[in-house]
Amino acid sequence: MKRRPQTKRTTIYDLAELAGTSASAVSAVLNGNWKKRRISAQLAERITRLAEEQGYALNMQASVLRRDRSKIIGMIVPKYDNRYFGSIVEQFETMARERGLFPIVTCTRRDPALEIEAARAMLSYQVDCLIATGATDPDRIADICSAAGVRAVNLDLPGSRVPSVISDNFAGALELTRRVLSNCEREFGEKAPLLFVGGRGTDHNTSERVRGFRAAHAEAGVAVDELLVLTCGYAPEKAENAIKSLAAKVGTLPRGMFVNSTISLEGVMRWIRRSSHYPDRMPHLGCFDWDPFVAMLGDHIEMVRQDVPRMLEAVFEIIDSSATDPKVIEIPPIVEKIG
Amino acid sequence: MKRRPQTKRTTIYDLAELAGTSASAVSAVLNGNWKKRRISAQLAERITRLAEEQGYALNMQASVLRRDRSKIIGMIVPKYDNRYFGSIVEQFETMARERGLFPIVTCTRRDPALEIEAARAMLSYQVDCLIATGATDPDRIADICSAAGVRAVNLDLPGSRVPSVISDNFAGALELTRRVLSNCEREFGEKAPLLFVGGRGTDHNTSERVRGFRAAHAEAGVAVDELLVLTCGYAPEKAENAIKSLAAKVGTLPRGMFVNSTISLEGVMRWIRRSSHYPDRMPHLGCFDWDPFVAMLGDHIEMVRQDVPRMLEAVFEIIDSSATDPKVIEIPPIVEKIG
DNA sequence: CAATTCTGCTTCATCGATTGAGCAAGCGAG
DNA sequence: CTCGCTTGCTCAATCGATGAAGCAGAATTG
Repeated sequence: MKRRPQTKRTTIYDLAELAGTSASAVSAVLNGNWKKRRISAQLAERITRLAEEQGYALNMQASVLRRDRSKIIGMIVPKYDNRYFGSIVEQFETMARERGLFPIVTCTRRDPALEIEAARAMLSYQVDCLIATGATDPDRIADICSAAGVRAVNLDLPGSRVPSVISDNFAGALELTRRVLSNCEREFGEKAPLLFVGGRGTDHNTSERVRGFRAAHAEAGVAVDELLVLTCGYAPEKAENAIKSLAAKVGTLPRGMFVNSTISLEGVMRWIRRSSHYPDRMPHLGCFDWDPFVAMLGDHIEMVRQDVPRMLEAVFEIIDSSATDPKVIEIPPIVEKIG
Repeated sequence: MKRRPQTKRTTIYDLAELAGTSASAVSAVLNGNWKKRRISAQLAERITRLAEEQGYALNMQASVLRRDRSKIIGMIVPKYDNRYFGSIVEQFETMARERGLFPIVTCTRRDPALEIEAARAMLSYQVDCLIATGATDPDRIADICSAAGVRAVNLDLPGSRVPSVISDNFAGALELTRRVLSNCEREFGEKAPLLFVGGRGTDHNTSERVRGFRAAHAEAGVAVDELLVLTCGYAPEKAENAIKSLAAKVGTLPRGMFVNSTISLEGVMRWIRRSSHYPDRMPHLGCFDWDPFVAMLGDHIEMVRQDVPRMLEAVFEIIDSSATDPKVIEIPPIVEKIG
């Protein structure tokens, strides 16, 4: 096993030799505590200049191995195919860097096995803290982290072992459903139950949104038709198939829908355009998620936008304060359009 | 500075003590080359079982420090706010994992300084290879990598120092422009020059797309109006402002546009809907990029979808074959709708 | 039966950075 | 001139994993 032949990397020992000093002086200078270590400003400057000239780059592996904290912060995220998770990741990286942490993010494609594997990999890389975003089994991840003495936080979907930051799904869904119900009533002159499409029936967010959906119906004095709650998964094909087979079964679909994510909306829209179920007028839609192009699709769509900046502020507040109690923080989402 | 108090992590030394053997035996067993190191199957099994029971996790920092290859592969990416980069990252992670590599991805928000900082950070983490996606200065990154003896590959935007994989922007733009020109001619009965909006005039992709745009005009015998080539940057606001001030200047805008990315399209669409420039009929649009909801916006939009799977196959082919010559591989994009 | 080979381990140096402990020179006080 | 303090460094152990080299004891060979 040979070293990379091309260019052996410059180490603090090389710099020490060049500067005619010791490696420990170099180390002290390069990580800024040379005052504490009583290195003269002269030597400090010489070493700094040399490091610059030689293009020295710290070997994090060696540094992390020696220190107690790695300053690496991990995040796992289900998908990169929508604005919500995309902005979570961007915001996360920005805020991590502001705190002098190195963010590493990985996408698990909603695959439970990959989620666990990814969490283990992050622990191997000695992350100080792991954020599980939209995880299918947050508690499993929390357990793995806790066994390694690593802090964990849940985002988007809550768990019961560590703190969680999620949207106020009930309130968001309540308001969204209200608007779609009233849009339908305004246009079609009658109160009628809506269709709910998308999401996993077992996940907390979906069940809270269904609860909001029901509450808005109750408020309006409209009975929810249980056949019309399709928690079929998030994927576009699943939403499309669910709605297709429902249409085959019941004949006529409602003039209003609650769609649980832009991803599911993709399938719903596809079906609406392919089938000739709504030849005259588009149904009124409410989408629990936000996308700029969906907003342009027409006036018949209302959206709820999750407040990503506030959610991540809450996440970092937990991290900064070292809170570990498994409380759930709910951030109100933003209802985009004015009905 | 104290160690994490809670749970000190299990190391190979702990396992060695528990198994009554040496750390090197444990190491040999756990990384699978115990046959080569002549460890008995019996001991191997005992160690494996113990590791399982104790929830042992390899310390990658220590392991990487000792080995010559880190098996970490880095990628920098400009943004997570569109399907193109999102699918690049997902595909990259999947393919990296298939090869037993650990992917680390970071987003630089089109900030040149952050790009360099991110590249340096990745080198500190001893990546074996760095993929610079849509970098503003790929050659700078390649130089930094080369100084550290690390391989680099450019994706989406080409450089001159290391291999690059990009879309065939000229061909894609040519075909897209042809379609929009012919859509306009069909509807409005006259050949007229289109508007080009979005992208940086200095980047290779944009200039190739402008070249394709011009070639299609030439082919159709239509003169390109130089005032109508707005390479104003990618951001929605920039596209919106550019088009707004152009409208103020020239009065009437063309009935067809070539929009250079979905991100710029966001601004263009916003302007179209806010201004009353096209009260009767929407202009025909061609977008060099793909998004499912844009596709639903109407028949007046044509899209070119970059072939992400083939692009990443090409990237990994370069990596697997250790090619280093700075050739540019152009992957034909897919023209989505049939005009 | 001695010489050699094979088996199944252990020992120890090493990767690069960090940090507590320690050492020598200089300087001021007594 | 000596004692003690400060200044400005160096030394060496350490983090955890890896693998070349080496070393007993058993098995095989001539």
